[in-house]
Amino acid sequence: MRAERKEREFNFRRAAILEQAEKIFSAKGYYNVTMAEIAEASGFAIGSLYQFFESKEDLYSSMILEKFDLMSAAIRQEVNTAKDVTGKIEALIAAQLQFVEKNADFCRIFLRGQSDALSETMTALNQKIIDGYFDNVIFIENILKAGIKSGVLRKVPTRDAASALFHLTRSVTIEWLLKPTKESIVSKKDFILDIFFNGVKNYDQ
Amino acid sequence: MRAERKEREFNFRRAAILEQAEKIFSAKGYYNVTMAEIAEASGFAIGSLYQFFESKEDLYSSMILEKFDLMSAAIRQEVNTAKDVTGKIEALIAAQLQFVEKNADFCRIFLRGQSDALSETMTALNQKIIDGYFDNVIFIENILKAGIKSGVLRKVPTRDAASALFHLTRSVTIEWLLKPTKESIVSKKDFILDIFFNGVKNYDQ
DNA sequence: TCAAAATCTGAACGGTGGTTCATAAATCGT
DNA sequence: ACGATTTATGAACCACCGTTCAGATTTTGA
Repeated sequence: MRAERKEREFNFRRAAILEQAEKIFSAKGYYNVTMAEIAEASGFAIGSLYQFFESKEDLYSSMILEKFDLMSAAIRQEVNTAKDVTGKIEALIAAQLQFVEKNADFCRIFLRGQSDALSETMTALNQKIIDGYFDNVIFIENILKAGIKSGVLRKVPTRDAASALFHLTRSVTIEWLLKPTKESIVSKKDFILDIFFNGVKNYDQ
Repeated sequence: MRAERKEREFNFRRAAILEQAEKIFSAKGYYNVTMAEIAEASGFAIGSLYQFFESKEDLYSSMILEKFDLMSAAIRQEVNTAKDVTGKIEALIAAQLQFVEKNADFCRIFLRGQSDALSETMTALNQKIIDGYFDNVIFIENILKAGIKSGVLRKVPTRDAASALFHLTRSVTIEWLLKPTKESIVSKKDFILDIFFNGVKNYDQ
């Protein structure tokens, strides 16, 4: 067997483990999941998991970081294809919501991970999650800066506003994850845009 | 010794334990804290903790739920003293930010708890946290409904907008907890109000 | 086809930490 | 002041789980 095929096989099995692990971690949280569970769900013996991952923590970290990279890449690509600022913001929100819809389990884990990073000891994973969070906020901030420069947006504090937009989308996500409805979360895009651009005050009186 | 004084003493010690526990849970997260640590920090022996709480989980739940009630009460009282809708919203945000400033440790724990409730098995605590979350959003929603009725606010979906306002404040809180600055978080009130009422679009062009 | 190499297996190990309980100290009523 | 009752103590218990590793199984290359 050629080394190449062997590696493909290895990655295939590794991915299968991560896929099952994602479901289980999503449902029960890191500390309530045992290696035995992951092993059973993915059809391996406990010992075999250690062929693919150094430890439980490594398995968990790998799962999060690899998918986080996919998420970031997917979102940034969508944003970069849009031309103007408004289009970029629309693309950003749409891409985020689409990712949530397709990766609800991961998003549950990831939202938890971000909160964990607030209080837990700074592990390498927590540090990366925090870094990723700041990266995303800065990415949004740069879009807003361009919008202010071009006059589409008024002069608001960009850092705070970027964080606000980030969490506005997050609020819709959390509501949806708490009670998943049949209707697509993507349909909330217009609401987010409306609130973010226009606010709630009535100027028509 | 009269039973009354005995009870006062009991509650005093119990509160001292909770106070220490809050600090420790805030810094390390539920699963990384041992009963031995809490015992040492609060000056009791391990066994004594079980005089006051049935279990580690009970200690943790009590700490969260009791302070959550304090928080809700403090905020609602502030809001209720305000007269008009704008005043109520201002009071709401101000009260929330003030509470965060004075209870940073608790807020770290509580934010985590909300995220935990997203994925972890539905314990009684998680259920109450979710219920509390919905209560708060509905409380805000009712303010917004009154605002729309009176014409101060335009017709936006109240449930979504309430959630948005809730998370907007939350976003400021998270940013502040991640890198606590010397300046008071309360100073962010105006930013929140500005974004929520007016949005970011530039109409002056 | 066969032996060497790679991979898989799961019982056993060891550390951890929540909880218990026999004993000690403190407090109480008289 | 003193026995009774309540409260505090922390070593020991025990269940749990991440990890290991010696042996079984499968795969590999010839």
